[in-house]
Amino acid sequence: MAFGEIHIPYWDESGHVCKTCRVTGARFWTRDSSRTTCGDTTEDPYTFIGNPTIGGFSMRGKPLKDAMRKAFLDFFEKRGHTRVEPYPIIARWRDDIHLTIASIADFQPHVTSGQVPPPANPLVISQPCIRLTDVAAVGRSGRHLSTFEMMAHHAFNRPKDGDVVYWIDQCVRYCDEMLVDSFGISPEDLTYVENPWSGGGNAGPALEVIVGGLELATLVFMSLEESDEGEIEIKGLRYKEMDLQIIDTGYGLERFCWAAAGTPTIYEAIYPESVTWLKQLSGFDSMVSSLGMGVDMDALLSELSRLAGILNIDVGTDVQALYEKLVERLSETGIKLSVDELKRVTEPLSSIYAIPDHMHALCNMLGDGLVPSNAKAGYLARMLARRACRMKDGIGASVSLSDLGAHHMDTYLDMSSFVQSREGVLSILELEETRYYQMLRKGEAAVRTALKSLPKDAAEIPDETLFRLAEERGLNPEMTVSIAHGLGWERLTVRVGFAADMAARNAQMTKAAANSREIQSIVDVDSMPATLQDYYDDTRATEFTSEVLHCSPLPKGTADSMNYSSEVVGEPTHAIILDRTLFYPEGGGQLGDQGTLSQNGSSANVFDTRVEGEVILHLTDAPLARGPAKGVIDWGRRKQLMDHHTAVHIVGGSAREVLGPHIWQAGSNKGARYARLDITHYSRPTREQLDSIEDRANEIVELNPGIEKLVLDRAEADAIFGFDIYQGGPPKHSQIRIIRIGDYDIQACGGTHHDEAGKVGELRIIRSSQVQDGVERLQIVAGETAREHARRQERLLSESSEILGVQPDDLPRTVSRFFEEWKSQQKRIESMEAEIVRLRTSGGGDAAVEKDGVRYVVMESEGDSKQMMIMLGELTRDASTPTLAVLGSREGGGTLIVASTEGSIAAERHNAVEILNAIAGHIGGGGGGRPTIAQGGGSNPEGIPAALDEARSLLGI
RNA sequence: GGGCGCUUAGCUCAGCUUGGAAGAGCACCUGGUUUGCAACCAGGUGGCCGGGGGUUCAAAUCCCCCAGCGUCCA
Repeated sequence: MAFGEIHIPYWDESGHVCKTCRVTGARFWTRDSSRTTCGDTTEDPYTFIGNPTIGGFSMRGKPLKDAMRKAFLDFFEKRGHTRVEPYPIIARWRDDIHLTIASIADFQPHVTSGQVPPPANPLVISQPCIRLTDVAAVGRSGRHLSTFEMMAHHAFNRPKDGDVVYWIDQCVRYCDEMLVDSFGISPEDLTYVENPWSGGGNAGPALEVIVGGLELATLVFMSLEESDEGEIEIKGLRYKEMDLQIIDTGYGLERFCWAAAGTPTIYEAIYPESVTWLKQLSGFDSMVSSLGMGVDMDALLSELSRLAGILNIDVGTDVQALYEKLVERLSETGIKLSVDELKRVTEPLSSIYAIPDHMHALCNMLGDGLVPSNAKAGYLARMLARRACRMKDGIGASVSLSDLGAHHMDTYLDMSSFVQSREGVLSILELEETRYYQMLRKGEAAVRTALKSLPKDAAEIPDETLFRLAEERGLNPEMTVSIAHGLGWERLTVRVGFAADMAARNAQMTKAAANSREIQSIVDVDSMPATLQDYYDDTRATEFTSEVLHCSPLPKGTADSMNYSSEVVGEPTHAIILDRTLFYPEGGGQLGDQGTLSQNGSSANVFDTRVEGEVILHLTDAPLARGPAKGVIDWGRRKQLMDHHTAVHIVGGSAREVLGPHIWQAGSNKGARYARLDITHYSRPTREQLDSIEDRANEIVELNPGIEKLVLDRAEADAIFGFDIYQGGPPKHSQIRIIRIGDYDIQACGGTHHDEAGKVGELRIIRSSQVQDGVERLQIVAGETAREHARRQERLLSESSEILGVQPDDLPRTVSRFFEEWKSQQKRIESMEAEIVRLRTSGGGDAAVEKDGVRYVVMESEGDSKQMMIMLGELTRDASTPTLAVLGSREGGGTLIVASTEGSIAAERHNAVEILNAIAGHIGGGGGGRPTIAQGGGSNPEGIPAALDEARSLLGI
């Protein structure tokens, strides 16, 4: 049997026959012996539109989704599956994806790798997902969504351990039973299409479940994993059997709803209120009736949806081609209209459909505490917000983005699962809309500049210009053209096929940029045992004895790749591995410990401590032999690191209290001198807010709550504390260490912490800066460094005020007065210099010589080239006295300037560059310029007189 | 994570290709003209041309590094 081919007893029992699709060639199973296509081909139109295949659901929108979800979950719960609450839509437990894209994503990679047991087995879940890969097709295809709920039943089997819940046959039985008995789908309408699946390092056979031309579900039987020694080859990669065999199913909740509603598009089934509302706001119906097309709207939409579903055209990239094809196919079914007419109906409609979809995704993301940004996950939110803004403006709906958000949350969302408040979401939406209009305004200037050289009656914009505006300014071709229209280039259009070219170009660039980075290890640690981490047992211990297991010199030149922090004082030469240690290795933003290791009278300084895998490397300035060794950590430094680390947790907790639940740690760094905490926030915090955070943090320190350190299994930690504990990033181990500071802050953390918050002492936020849009960096000092910081500030103040001879309180006023005076005096000096120049050059001074109608001025002057240029201006700007001037100054190694009055006989007779080049040798330099003005300099100021003499003889004066 | 672009007067932006006295509009100040909803005329104030290095006689302009902002793609 080839990979992906499945034999299932149930097929025979239930009267299914195996067939081969005459269109796609795929194997499929059906109860309808007369069937010749698999159901998912260009010859299988939707049959459920206007004629629901799922009965008994008369409601629409949120009630429909709720009822459908309940029916699904109940079915599987009754059959031994444990109901699991959905995971957040922001996949913070993973570092390879930003958003939860499937129900199985909840369990990757820790559960699917076998490292951590699943929260229940088998389980059923309805997981909200966001996928932005086909975002351009949303609203156009009738079925694409950027956000949807994936209903799923999962089972995790370990056949080698005799632990099997259920596998392929039972999975199909459940699916078939549910669809036929529970949802009343007529058995003959169902097809199961074989479509083996591979991706993300795993593979397995799979079945697509098709009803009425629509894929309702996919059943994946994940059983293989990528391995070089694997015996099975798929698409050039080798796979082997996994220890874990996973039932990974996905049932599209919204598609079930669509099949139950039988509406022309999926959007009318799940967002009916929004579609109606937006049609009203945009005056859609009156626009359509004014077209007088005499076409039944519902029939047209149903037909469009059906066609878009089966036409094999990528709606995201080539809309024009899709339109042409649609018009052609519509005319075959008796609906006659032009491409233009079709566009005028479907363009606004696609926005009306896409807006609620985008708002759904956006509100869910913001609700989960995401802050929009110009990078990473935050950018995805921004992109959706901008698409929504563009579309609502496009259809002329006079509502704000936050109005849309409010309507959406009130109509479709259950706010109880939100981390962010309703008000929080709305104010972020307001901010994003403001930013969008700002981008548009800046875009206008960009378009004007980019098109400057283009004649106003041009019909096309060069491709390169359009590409650049799209990539650099975020202006898609349509926006560019519409801005250009407003600026006077009225005949411009986007060339047909441009969108496809741009997509191709993007694809190529992505491909070209696909280069992975390599992580090189310092020491081969595979053969080494895990180092015992004694620093967790007693956070106050400073001395220990241990065995040196390994010592190797660091190759020269590793310093660059090691990225030592500025607190590493020397360059380590050796890496030493012990059996146990008190040295904390750099991790979780806390820098590595320093100290000494000693052995039989010889000792080595530990400059830095790192961890690779489970082996801790002590980076030292001297080698040690194998055998017993004694270690002492630098306690002053370690205490400071602990002060800072605990302080960072406390500040994080207090920031969340003061600023809101969207505060998330975007990164942190704890050194001995200060600590940094990067937090996500949608606007710059004010000094008052920072003060409140600081005050609250100090309050917590004073309350002196105990600091609990728990070690839990991953699944247990998730269940008890949720995902907010992963502030420091996705967990890497099956065991989670939890640091709990009262109820003020709870998070997973591998760092060393005090046992009581009060040990931190004083805590201060000394600076805040924006490191990225939506990310604010707080600089924190605590304990001894807080006191040092205060002392240093006082010293600066007293030293500065002593210099000025004023009291520290008067410093700002005095400094600003001095600065103002300095500036105005600077100005006066400049204008006085200019005045001197004017006086010296009036009439050309003594150096002026008249010859053949040209005034020649050759003279030495003072000042730098700027002053000499002013002088020249005085001499040569007056067109009524044609002048050739040669000026030389001894400043700055010697400066020479030659200039003539532009457009005069002086300029015709002489070339300033030639004269300059002829005389510049005297000062040992060169220069250049234009025929009417040239300047040069050199390194021999004493040559100025000679240079000027040479100029005189050259000019014959 | 990768690509590209931007950073110049209080604000919005030119200038950079091809190095040679830092510009425009708005705002502001002074005077005039008018006193009327974005008024007009004349004059003026206001710039470490993001930061740091380099090339050059000379850098807003060319090269390298850093930072921030923006945008596109994952």
